[in-house]
Amino acid sequence: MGLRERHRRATRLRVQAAALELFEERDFGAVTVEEVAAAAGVSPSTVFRHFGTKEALVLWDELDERVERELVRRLGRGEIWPVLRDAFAAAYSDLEPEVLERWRRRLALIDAEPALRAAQAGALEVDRCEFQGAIALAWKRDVEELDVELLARLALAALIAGIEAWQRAGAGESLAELVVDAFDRTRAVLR
Amino acid sequence: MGLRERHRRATRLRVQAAALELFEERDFGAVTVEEVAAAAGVSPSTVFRHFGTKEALVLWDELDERVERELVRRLGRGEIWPVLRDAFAAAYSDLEPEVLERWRRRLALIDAEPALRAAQAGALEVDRCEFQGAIALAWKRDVEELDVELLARLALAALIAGIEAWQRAGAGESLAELVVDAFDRTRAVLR
DNA sequence: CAAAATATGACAGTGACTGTCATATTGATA
DNA sequence: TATCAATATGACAGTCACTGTCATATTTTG
Repeated sequence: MGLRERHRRATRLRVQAAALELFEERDFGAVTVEEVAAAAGVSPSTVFRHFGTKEALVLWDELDERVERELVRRLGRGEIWPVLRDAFAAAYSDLEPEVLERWRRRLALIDAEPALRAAQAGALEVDRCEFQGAIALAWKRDVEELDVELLARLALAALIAGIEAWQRAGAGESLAELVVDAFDRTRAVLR
Repeated sequence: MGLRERHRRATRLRVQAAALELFEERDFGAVTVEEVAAAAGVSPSTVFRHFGTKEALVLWDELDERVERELVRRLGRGEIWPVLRDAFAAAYSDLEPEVLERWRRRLALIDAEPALRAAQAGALEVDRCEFQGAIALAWKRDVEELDVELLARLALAALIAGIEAWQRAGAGESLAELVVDAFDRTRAVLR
């Protein structure tokens, strides 16, 4: 990783850290991007160049590559639902405490702010399209689009529900385990 | 229905009609709310008073009460998944051709515009909370929050997938039937 | 008919976001 | 090392979605 990319990453983390603190201090809506920029020691332009939207300051996390890596490695190997379950679980395993702590703070902010919940759902919907494409490619059987779409939506629903359960649970619980649990309960709840 | 409410409804429909035409003509992002207001013969203030956001001009439909009515009537009677399935199916049955046609136009716009997809997902996430609350109240068994959340998310996922299947299908297909189909396939796809 | 409630328009303001340009820093190449 | 291309940044102006307020007109109510 070159100096440039390292510097870029550092800036992003610094801006997000400043944003999270301000949003926790006051309300999300009561803080302007300009204030975030000032607190982080950068210009508003830079904030938008890195995050695109104000909401992304909370929603962004750098685990996306991890998830994608686990998915492409496992897709096509075995029964689809357990494969998806284990791919997500693996991606969310062995995270550094610092990362988990930031997750908790971000989730707390999202829970408290309807605008952030909506934005999160919107971002997830965008992700779903690629995800769905990946499933369609990997799933051997000749399946209809409806089935692929359902599977993608169900998996993401289980994932989010698992993450929320982890957020509700105490500090000792394992994120990966609760995600696995949510996937298993998804089957159970439909009996 | 008093004169006032009738007039209000007429205004809403007129504004939405103007908006849909403009958004189809040009791009969603290339049309300003001011233009929509002018085309509908009202002030921008009135547009926002009726729709709240620009996206709601496309997303809004007046079937919400129908869905809610069917849900409260049926919740608690019988096995939960079929009850949800049939409630949605009933709410989307026997719609006037004019309403269905507007649905198709709205769905086409939503499919074409990522911003609208995101907004739709966001609005659905807001609805999900009430929906989840209703399920929690009606579901007799002593269940964990995770199960209730999963059920709400799965049902809405099935619903949306069914609606999208209807959008993909030709003109002859029944919306209610495709929604039922999506609910049934949801069980099947998890094996 | 009087009064309370509400729908509307006009207007000013905020703030998220975009686009462009000049500048500085980094990375690759001669 | 000198140089050039790529990129990160800041400054700035501009657009537009959205909010809040106030005056006015219309509807409902008693």
